[in-house]
Amino acid sequence: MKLSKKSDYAIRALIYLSMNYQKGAVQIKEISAKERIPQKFLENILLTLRKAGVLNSKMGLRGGYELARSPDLIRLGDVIRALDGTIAPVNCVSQMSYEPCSEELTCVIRGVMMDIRNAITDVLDTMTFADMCKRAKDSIEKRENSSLSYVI
Amino acid sequence: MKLSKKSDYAIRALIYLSMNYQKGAVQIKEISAKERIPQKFLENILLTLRKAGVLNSKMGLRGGYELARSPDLIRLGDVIRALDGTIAPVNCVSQMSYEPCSEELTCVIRGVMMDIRNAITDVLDTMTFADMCKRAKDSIEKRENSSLSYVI
DNA sequence: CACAAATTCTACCATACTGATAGACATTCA
DNA sequence: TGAATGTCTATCAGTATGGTAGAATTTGTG
Repeated sequence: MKLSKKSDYAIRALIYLSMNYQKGAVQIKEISAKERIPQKFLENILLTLRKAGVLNSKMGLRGGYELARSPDLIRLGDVIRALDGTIAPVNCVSQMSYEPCSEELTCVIRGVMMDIRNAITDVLDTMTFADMCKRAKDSIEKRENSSLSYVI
Repeated sequence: MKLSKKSDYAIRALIYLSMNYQKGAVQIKEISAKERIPQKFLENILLTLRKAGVLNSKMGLRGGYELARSPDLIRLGDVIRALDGTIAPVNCVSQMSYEPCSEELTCVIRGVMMDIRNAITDVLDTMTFADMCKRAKDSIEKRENSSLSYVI
């Protein structure tokens, strides 16, 4: 039940890209440096997000990545599903990779896990990157005199 | 974000033991056979649960396992924590294995993950094995004429 | 055209975790 | 004493995680 590094990095990268929405393509190198994410690893992550339709990319000189749509239309759940796969704790309650359990009629565990899945997806599919950006900005404003550099 | 086989088996075993609460020690062999759980694997699981204080054991002839306390005092969360470790999606929101994240002041992800942890533990720490037993019995009563044998 | 800058793709690697098995050891009771 | 039971340690195959390397492809610009 742990958020993978992949998802963690993806979220940070997407917050960064949300902050730079509609300012043109941003290069992997820049995100990697600013967010301190291993560059080659980040490459894989952004590629996955592009294939999931969350990002658009431009190859070649002056290429880079940008959000495929406005930050308020990208849900946290979209990202975690793309990178970590299904969210549900057991497959028999998964919307993404559903498969009936062998004792479906009497599976008590199923019922509880359904509750948990709903609780998790409730949070993940309500929270957008616009929300997360706002949270980030708020938390920066709160500490005017801090010496820390800008970090998500 | 997937329930491990360990926890899955543990839950089934504990429901079985809850059904037999105060009827004396039940042997691994019996649970393993009735719930179709690999015996040697189940041994490890029950041992862990005993060390976590959920079960009592008796060695030797006529030995076995039984609940350390009444089923309504054993929460689902106790079990999953014992077997899968911490429940929180990131350590900086974990009660069990808390460690501050390097950018704590401004960590936006932290806030969201805290919401998720609370949502999960809400379900897990409310649900007891007495509840789960009741659910199981209800679901059995519903299908009077089914040919399926008793299975959790 | 040629080159540099960027993404894309394929492959690889070390480590840890998962699910499971094996066998020796300790304890209890008849 | 010996059979039945839990306890402990070790091992193992398979898979996931986190990360790296390098060649191939695309694109803008001089």
